[in-house]
Amino acid sequence: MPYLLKTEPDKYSFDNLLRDGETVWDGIKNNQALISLRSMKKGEKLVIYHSNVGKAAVGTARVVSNTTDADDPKTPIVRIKAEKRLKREKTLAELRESPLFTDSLLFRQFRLSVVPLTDAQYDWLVHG
DNA sequence: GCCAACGTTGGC
DNA sequence: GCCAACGTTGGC
Repeated sequence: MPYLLKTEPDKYSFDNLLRDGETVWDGIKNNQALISLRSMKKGEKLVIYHSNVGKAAVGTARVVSNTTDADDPKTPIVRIKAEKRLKREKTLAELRESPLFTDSLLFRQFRLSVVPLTDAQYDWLVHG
C-alpha cells in the first residue's frame, strides 16, 4: 500500500532527501503512524508531503528496507530512497478539493504524519 | 504567532 | 478509570 509521509521542509525537505539519496524515516511517535510504518514493505511507493511550509505533495520515494531495532523491537527502522520530484506539486487545497481525498485520514486526522494512500490517490498525486 | 484538534500524562 | 492539564502538530 502506498503511503504519504509528512515532513516539515525546514527540518527535512524533499530536497534533502534527493541530496541524501536515502534516509531512515525516524522520529515518529504517534502510535497510529507507527502502525503504518511497521506495515511498510520493501518496494512500496511513498509520496513526500511538505507540511507547514509549502503545504504540498512534492515528490515520490520508495521503501528500501524495513527492519526493527533488536534492542527496541517496537520501533520500525524504515529506510527510504528518493525517487522523483512531482512534475506538478499538489497543494493541500487541491487535495481538499479532490473527491478522492474526502474520506482520507489526511483530513479526518490532520496531524497524522504517516497516512495510507489508495492506489487511486497515489496515481492522482503523481500523474493527475 | 495563534489556536484548533488531538494525544498523552498524571492526580485523584 | 476519569478527566483536567499539558504538549504537539500543522493550518491559517
